[in-house]
Amino acid sequence: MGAFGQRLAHVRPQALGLALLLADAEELPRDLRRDHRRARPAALAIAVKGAPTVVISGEALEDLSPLGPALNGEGAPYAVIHDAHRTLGVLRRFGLEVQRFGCTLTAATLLAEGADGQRDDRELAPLVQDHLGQELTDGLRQGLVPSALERTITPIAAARAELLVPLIRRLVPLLRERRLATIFELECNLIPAVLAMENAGFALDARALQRLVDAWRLERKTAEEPKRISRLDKLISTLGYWPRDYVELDGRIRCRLHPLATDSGRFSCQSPNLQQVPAEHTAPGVRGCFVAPPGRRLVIADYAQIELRVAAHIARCRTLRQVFVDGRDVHRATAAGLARKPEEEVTDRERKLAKAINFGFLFGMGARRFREYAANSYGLELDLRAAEAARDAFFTTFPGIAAWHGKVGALSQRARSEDVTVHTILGRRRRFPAGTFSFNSALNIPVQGTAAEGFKLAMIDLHRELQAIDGQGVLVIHDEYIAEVPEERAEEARGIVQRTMEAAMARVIPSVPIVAEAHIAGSWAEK
DNA sequence: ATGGTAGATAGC
DNA sequence: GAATGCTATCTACCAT
Repeated sequence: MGAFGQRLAHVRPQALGLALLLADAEELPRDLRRDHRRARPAALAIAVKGAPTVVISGEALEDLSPLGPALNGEGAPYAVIHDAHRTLGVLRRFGLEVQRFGCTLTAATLLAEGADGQRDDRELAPLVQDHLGQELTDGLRQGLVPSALERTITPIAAARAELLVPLIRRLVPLLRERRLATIFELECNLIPAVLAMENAGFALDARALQRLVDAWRLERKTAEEPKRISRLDKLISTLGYWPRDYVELDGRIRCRLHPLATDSGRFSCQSPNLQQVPAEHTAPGVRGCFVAPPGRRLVIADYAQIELRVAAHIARCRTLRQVFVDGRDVHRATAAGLARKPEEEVTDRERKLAKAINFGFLFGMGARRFREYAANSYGLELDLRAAEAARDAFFTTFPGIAAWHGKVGALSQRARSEDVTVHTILGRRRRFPAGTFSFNSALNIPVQGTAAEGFKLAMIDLHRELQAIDGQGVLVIHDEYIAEVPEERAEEARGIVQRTMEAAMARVIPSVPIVAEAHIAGSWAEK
């Protein structure tokens, strides 16, 4: 309990709420989750089966007494809501009774987001001054951009978070009972690392990005090839306004990271979505605009074939596991199985095909779909027979994977008439209500989710380890971690990042060796 | 004018 | 028996 209290001292209330929300995400309507994400800092939700649904917000931190009855299980589900109109609408749609709402943080949110002209509830502004004080209104007058404003709000509200400790105390036994305590604790521990990452932002050479955008606009005028035109349009429309709208006065770009918004446990990212910045092969130069400032370096790290390794563990596939235990090349191993020859004799083309096979068939892709996939992603033309042969070879090479597919496939019978739930290693759940089962999701979510959990454990450790050497994570992209570190300690940091990532994931995936690769760079584009 | 969705395309 | 999955954001389109 004391541990929770300490953590909460660092916690932005909306983030805490999301953690609570996640504790049983499967029980909460997806729309509501999305609404929280968009509206933050707005309402928070706690949903635990068998307990009342509680939605609270910053204001509730000042006055917890109304929560008593709800937490005691007396009375109706209780809600205190700030993002008045939209959140109320969502809650009512789901039949949640709303007994009270306030507007302190809503006002802050509205003003923060109003900077881009999206909001019109300006009459709430005076309340901000009453409740959040001079610091915030000064920030507004100085024309702070929205994300900076939000960071101004955060410490003020977080200072009151300790009041939530009694609430947590009641929640924990319920979480234990549902075997959600582990994942809950993980998400709570993660929050400071995520907040620090959001606050740090990524240094961006905005002028260089602007030059790229200008070049695309110029090319667009004379481009003829439809494919090229649509790509240019996409790039211009998504990246064109980043330099103006997202780069802050300190020359850094900041996104919102959401550890709790997805079914799988991966992060989502928005405003802007830095998790889909075009790679070099799509739009050369873009990642090169994401840089380390003078005196600093980037450490860029990612896990090697993490999904295959996690799948080997979950499926208990001995042959796939053995590939990694031996330190062999997994794509080469598949190619050898397909071509019926030793791994040393595999050609480049065979290995490329094997790579497509490994990623495609692992999560239940069919031969027909695989043809498209191989053609689009790898430039490999196959007829249906070849695709089927590839599929057979994959399952013959890794019989444990075939058995795992069989086991999951067997669930689909039962799933027609009853709920089916799949789990990650640490206990995150995805429930499929009767009739909604998806074979592919049931394969994918435990693997993707378990990988995400190992990565989140790593992020917690990385946050601490990097702090000690004046380093700071700046972005995560599913299996990739980017940190900014002092130039003179870059090599040391590289080792720390690599070892920390490997060790944390290994705690979740004990039966398969984990490999992370890390390098030092001046920009995101450097290999 | 605003709101919701489909499809395409970007990431992993 | 067959079945990749998880996202965000843009444009186009249709409905209110």
